[in-house]
Amino acid sequence: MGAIDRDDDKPSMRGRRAPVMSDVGRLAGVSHQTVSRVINGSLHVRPETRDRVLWAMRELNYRPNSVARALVTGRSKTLGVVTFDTTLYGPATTLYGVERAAHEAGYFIIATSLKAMDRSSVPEAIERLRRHGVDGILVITPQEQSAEALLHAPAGDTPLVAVEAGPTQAVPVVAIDQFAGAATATQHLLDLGHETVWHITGPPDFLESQQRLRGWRATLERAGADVPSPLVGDWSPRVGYELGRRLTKERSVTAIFVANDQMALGVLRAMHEAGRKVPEQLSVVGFDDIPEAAYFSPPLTTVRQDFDEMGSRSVRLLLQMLETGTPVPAGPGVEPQLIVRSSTAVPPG
Amino acid sequence: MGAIDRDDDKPSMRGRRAPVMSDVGRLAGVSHQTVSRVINGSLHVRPETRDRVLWAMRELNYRPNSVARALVTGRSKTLGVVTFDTTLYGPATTLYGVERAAHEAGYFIIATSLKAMDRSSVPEAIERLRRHGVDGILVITPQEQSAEALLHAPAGDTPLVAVEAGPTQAVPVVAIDQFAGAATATQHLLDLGHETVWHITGPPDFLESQQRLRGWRATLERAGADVPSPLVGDWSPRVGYELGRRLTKERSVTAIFVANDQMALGVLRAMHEAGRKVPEQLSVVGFDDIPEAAYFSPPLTTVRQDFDEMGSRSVRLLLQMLETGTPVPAGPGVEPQLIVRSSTAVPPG
DNA sequence: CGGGCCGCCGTGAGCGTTAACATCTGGCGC
DNA sequence: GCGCCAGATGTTAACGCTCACGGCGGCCCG
Repeated sequence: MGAIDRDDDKPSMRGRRAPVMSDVGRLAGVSHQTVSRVINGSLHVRPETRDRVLWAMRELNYRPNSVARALVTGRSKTLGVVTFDTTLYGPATTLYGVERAAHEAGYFIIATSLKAMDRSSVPEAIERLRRHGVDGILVITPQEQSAEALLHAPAGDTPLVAVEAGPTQAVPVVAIDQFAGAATATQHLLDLGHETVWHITGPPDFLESQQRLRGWRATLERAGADVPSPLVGDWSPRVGYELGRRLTKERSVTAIFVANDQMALGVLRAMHEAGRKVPEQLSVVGFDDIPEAAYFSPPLTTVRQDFDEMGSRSVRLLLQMLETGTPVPAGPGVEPQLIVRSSTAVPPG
Repeated sequence: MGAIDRDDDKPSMRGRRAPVMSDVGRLAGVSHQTVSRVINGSLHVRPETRDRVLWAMRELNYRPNSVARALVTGRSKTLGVVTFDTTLYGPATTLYGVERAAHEAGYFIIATSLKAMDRSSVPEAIERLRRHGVDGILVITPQEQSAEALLHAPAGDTPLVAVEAGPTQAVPVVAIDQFAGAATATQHLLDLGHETVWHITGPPDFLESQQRLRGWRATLERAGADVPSPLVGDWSPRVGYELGRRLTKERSVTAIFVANDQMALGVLRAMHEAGRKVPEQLSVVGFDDIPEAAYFSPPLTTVRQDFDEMGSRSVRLLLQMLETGTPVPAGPGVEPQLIVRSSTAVPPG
């Protein structure tokens, strides 16, 4: 205890080298194999032997070496995740959900984020992960080109599932039904009595942007409403603000469906500055339901995505593929949910 | 090529089993050790031999097994990170910075997030990580008890650095100077002419909360200003809103320093509802500078934290400890920066 | 009372790599 | 022309674990 060196309260571990199974076995008076058995919970070991082994493990402060185990079993109990920018709300929350689900199942998560979103970086990341010995790979690929890149990825024998989007026919994909979300949002505005709904999109190369755009357009067309030309954004509040200012000049716009909450915030700001009252003169609905959305001025009507559910679903799917050894068909998309707050109302006049 | 089985365009790899070093060696007409040498860039191998080996590797689609390598070398090129909620802006951004820095240095990141913040979960996570064979551990511990838990953690021989806060004397800590940030924010308000400034804190058990509180209080005292009793929050916009409503009734308050931007958003909302104009009647400053802050109504004056810098600094420190094998003293804290926008102004009257 | 089975445990091999050493060339100096 | 050094390669032994055995008791059953 009162020694200078910090860790070793057990005098028995002065000999620097970390104890291994045979050390434990020797102390317990059994073979290394029996130690392995108690660690892996084999039933064929006498309780009193087990106790002696357990005692020896504590005594020596033994830690199983999972690298050695991984070498012989061929599985590392590690899942690789490749993501884009984990600073964004969506990816961050998804990653969190993935981590929790994996942890639940006794797996670790190796996260790699891509700096560039070019064609080669996704296969590159996958390759790196495979080399490192992960048991399966999750790819969170909102972008079109990176989703396509999955097709040219070194598939090999490592199971892989795409998380937010991807080429459905080639790899299993679990995703949120963006089309439905956009349709719901648009329909909500239409139901309130708006003649039509304008749209600010996300970056064109994001699959989510494309699907939300389609959902919006389809809903308008079905209702026989005009389809104004969409303004293309980039997820950032800055551009939302700029595009919002642009729309400020169009006196005819009474409703805007914005592809995410952050841009919606920018729009709100622009309207506020221009003296256009939301929702009295103009309705706005966002997408994502970030935690801040309820406290915008006014509180934002938006479409909530259950990233958590998506994360855990994709882990479950991957684990299933791991166990069965075969590609498993992905289930249906996760349904988004419209959250009505105070940024939408009946049109003026 | 036109075969049914998906991956093997090379006929030479029909025999299912993944190729190993000796397979490559055999094909190249050398020993497995020579293959190892070209992989590890040894200089003592003839260029033409190297080329033959490289060719054989490509031919067989050979992938080095880093698990086996880790077993023999004792290093896995993997760093463990334990974090709290990676959904929050700060931790998420820090994690991102850590990941980038690690990647840069050729390391992988295993992320584990804690569900509960009790005393045992941090040591538990550290233990899990060690067992898994990580080379070093980064602990992002904003909470007091988890920072304390570091002291009782199974230190062992795995290098460890605490990231946002922690017991400085026991483990190296790299952190942002919260005290200075709070002081700057408070002083800014004082300089504008406010008699005093109120404070909404973060959760009391967060070290950041405590340090920001101290920075605020010290600045007020140095200036000889009254020190109103602080309102305790929890980082969420919801509680910021509630606390903001409370302050609405105190007609004397002209300036509030809020411990983070999300709560500041809630405060802004409360003020807006109560008809109190920001910044004309009341100034607000936040902390963090989240991307949305510039688009609040009004755009928020806040204190920017360079999470990225902190992340990469801590990785550098950890790597240094790894190489030298000794604890390295941490450098000075990262300086936060005041970003003045439109939520602060001279007091009314 | 003997044979077989089962519960408990030990032995040996092998996972794919690197490290340490042994071996074999060829070129150079005397 | 011999020996020697150094550069290029091969051989062997770990690393710490699990897997597939095989052995050895004791119990039950015929």
